[in-house]
Amino acid sequence: MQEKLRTYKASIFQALAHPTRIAILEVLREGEHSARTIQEKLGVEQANLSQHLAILRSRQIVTNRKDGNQVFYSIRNPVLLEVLDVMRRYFQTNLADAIQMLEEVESEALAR
Amino acid sequence: MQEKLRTYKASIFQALAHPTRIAILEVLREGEHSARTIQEKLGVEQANLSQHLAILRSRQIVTNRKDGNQVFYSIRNPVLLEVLDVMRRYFQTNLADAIQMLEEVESEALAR
DNA sequence: TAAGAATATTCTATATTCCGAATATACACA
DNA sequence: TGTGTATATTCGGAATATAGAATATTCTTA
Repeated sequence: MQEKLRTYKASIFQALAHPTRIAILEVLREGEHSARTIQEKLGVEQANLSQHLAILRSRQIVTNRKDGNQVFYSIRNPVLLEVLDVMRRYFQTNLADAIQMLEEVESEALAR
Repeated sequence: MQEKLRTYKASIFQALAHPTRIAILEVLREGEHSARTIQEKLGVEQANLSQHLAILRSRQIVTNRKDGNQVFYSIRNPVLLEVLDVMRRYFQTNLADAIQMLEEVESEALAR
């Protein structure tokens, strides 16, 4: 039972574990947006965005509402915003480490 | 730049996106533990635990301290505990959805 | 120094994630 | 009904993650 709960938690973290999906949530943090406007703000492929939205939907992180032609997305549970806020605080207090990690990520990328 | 920051954030979430690593952090939440005691508490393979610890280390989520034969791990930044706390609140307020998702995870697992 | 304990690393097979291309679906409106 | 727009799904291949087995490293102590 405990293990199932951890699997569930992990699946939520997994859903957050992609830069594009983080960007989506940052957009939705300002309120409901259509898929189209999200796409324009992020400058990402339509199909790709749709796939990422599908992941967020499947984890119940966002809800969608159809209005005619368009589909509007919003964050389902406001507590998730707090998660992002605390994470922001984590990143700030961790800034020195973060910078170092960014550099490593960078140099690893160059090494490829 | 914004994109790099999101990649960094995603990498932190990624590090949390595994049931075993969540379990590790739940153990470390109670304080410093040796790899051995973590392993005993979790009942997981030694090599496997070591790999998961390596991931948490590489993301600077935990620190380790060598003492003789053993290596003691602890959570590096207490703000991370708050992240876990808020997440816990998220899971609680989301419980209905969570139960539904658990069932889906379950049935998907069975389907395989 | 040899043996044993604790931990890390490497290797290999498998599973999962990700992207773009192509295609499908749903709606709007002429 | 036909055409265009918005969104979702499917497919294939590349990249990444995961587990366990085998091996390496480091330390302790006889």
